[in-house]
Amino acid sequence: MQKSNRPTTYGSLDESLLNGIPPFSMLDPKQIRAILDLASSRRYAAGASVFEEGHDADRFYLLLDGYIRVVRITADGEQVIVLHIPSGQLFGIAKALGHDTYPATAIAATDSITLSWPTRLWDSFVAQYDGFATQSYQTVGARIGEMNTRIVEMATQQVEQRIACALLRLINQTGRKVDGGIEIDFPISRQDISEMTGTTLHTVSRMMSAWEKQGFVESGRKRITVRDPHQIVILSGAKV
Amino acid sequence: MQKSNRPTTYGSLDESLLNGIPPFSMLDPKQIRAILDLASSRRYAAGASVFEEGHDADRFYLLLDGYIRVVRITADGEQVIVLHIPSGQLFGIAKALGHDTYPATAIAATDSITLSWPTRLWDSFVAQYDGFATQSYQTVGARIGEMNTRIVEMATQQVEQRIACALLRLINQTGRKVDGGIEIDFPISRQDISEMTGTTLHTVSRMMSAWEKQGFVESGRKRITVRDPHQIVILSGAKV
DNA sequence: GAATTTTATTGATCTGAATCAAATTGCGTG
DNA sequence: CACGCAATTTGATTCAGATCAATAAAATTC
Repeated sequence: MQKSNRPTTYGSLDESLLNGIPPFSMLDPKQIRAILDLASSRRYAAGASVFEEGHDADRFYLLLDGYIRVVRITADGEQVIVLHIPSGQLFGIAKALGHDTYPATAIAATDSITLSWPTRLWDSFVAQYDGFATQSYQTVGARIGEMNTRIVEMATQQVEQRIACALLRLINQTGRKVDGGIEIDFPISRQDISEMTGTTLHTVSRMMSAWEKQGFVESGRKRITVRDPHQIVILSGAKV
Repeated sequence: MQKSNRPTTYGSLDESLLNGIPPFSMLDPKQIRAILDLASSRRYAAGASVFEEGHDADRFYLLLDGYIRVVRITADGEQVIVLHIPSGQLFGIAKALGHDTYPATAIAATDSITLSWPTRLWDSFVAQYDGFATQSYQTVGARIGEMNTRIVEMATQQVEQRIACALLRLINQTGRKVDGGIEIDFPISRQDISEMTGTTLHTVSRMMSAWEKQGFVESGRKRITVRDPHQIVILSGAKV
């Protein structure tokens, strides 16, 4: 979870890297070794893009450390943040879902480290390694659920509730306990929140200021700490 | 595509039913026979629900004829239409995505006919039948793409554009050529459109009236014909 | 440490679409 | 075929949140 400054690893990768990571959790050390020997490791600085929407989906990725933001850009240049991916998850698995190109752009939200494999290995992983497919598609299922929830929120909720929901999702997925609250574990601006909720940075700023006055959150430049998660749950309009 | 009044089929199902339907298109007649012998067929009247959100995902379905509306209902009773499923597609494949319960409700938009199988057969279909998994996940991929687009639209577009986009999606997926236009092939109300676009039936009605005045669409009770698709594309804000 | 850039705050104004409120039209049914 | 219900239309009013407009504060660069 914490930021790492491990340099790019060349040659042999340590087997413990994949310990307990879902798609690989049921494999024995020899299988893990074989998989690692086929992987490339790479480090991305915050803000760098791992792959871009529309490009050939030639590799699939596992995020070892850091956070990835999945974004789409509209014809008139507006950005929408579709998902945040925490470490330990696969991403860029377009080919597994019948796409030839990546359907969105992946950007490192913090300095991040990935493993990646050529797409053509996907089928052989699925065939050779028990549980790999099941566990991968489980991740896909969870993301579908999340997207679904986003759609429902955007269709039915007010901006205030949507921002509260986005905060809750962030602290659930990427939150880090600090004294007196839960902090979002990567730099996130008002602009980012607005791109997650389909609103403007101005509105997000006003909202956050109001919440800060009431002591629900505390925030600074690209940093947000939720002091009173329960209040945010209430604001999010959770069913009574 | 057209409405059928075939009665519920008991006993042996005709093998031609699965002809050319993607997840089964690569199978030989003997395999099709085996699959059909495990299937149950059932007819649903328009408005009937095939399965409900939250219920045990004990079966998965293939829509043989008709249209299915996939909806989610919020805590305060508001409905959101997530997808429309045309005939020939699998749905309710929650288990394949790691869910134990259906994440949404499926309602027959017209009188519809389904085949279904117990969920436990999913894995054996995947294992036994070549191409079944690939083609099924391709459908999943297409739906993810669609949901993604919905999110981007809701986040960035005005109501007018969203309604135009929804119309275009409907006529692409479920449109039927009639003289002087393309008609949406199942009964769809202003309310339905509003539930697809996150707006109100009033706003949809005003929009449709305006478009009708300009000759872009023609509509009646639960029926919409697009007379000038190109104009709707322009209204949808498609990139220049 | 001065200059520049990026991010955040906050006020004023405007407007798209929701809400409120009827009236109207079409359909199924007893 | 008249009744009642469901779907639609249309007008008037309201308001949440976008847009416009500055300023302020923190980070980065030179």
